[in-house]
Amino acid sequence: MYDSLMRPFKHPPVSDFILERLLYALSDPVRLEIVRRLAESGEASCGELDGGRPKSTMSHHFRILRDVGLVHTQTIGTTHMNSLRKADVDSRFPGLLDAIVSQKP
Amino acid sequence: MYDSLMRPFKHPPVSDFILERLLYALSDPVRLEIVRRLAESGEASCGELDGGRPKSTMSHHFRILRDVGLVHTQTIGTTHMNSLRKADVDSRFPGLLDAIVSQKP
DNA sequence: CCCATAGTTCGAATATTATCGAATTTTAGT
DNA sequence: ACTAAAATTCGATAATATTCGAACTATGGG
Repeated sequence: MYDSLMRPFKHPPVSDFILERLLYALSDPVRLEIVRRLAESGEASCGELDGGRPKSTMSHHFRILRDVGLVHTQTIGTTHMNSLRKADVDSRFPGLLDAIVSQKP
Repeated sequence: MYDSLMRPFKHPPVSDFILERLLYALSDPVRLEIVRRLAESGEASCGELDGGRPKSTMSHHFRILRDVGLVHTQTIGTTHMNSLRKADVDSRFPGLLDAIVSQKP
């Protein structure tokens, strides 16, 4: 009764991570930007990362990032705090995240 | 009059490579498998890499891989020989290809 | 209790993609 | 020339995604 209240989001276990799905999630410019921002800032709410885009659009992208295992979301008050599951991704796919996020535009 | 006959394919210059588009190209299981096979075998014809799939389907996937700059195709006789543009990809996105291709399933 | 805030969910329109058969092209061999 | 081989292009279909407004949910503050 703690989890269901504090974490209404499904976060897949590391063993369920699928490389192709991570790559797909990162192939969208909006989502890649989200991941980049999270990589440098540590964590951020949904609202901090929309670039003027509608909330429903952002919610959609965050869900995809969560579903593939890239992002962890926790509810804090009325805001949803997002962070990169870097250690998890690194353990399953060593070096992948850095190799992608560190690339220059 | 050499290029147009021997290379009917458009291969984008390195400066046109776009990270998101590479990731997208690699997010398809069929295409990722193609790239993996090319990475280890060096080069292969289209026919060698279909897994019983129709040629038109494979042709579609090869075109996407070419369009984003991952694969180079040259005509040799009646066959099209494909190879990874590893050096080109590495020069634009250092470490990216290895970090993806080397991941275990 | 009411209200504002933050974000999700729903629904629908639009767009993109994957797949594959059929027809076409190109090249090589006879 | 004719034919076979290899692969592309075309066309259609089915599946999936993106986007966004509108309605909804949950939380915290006054």
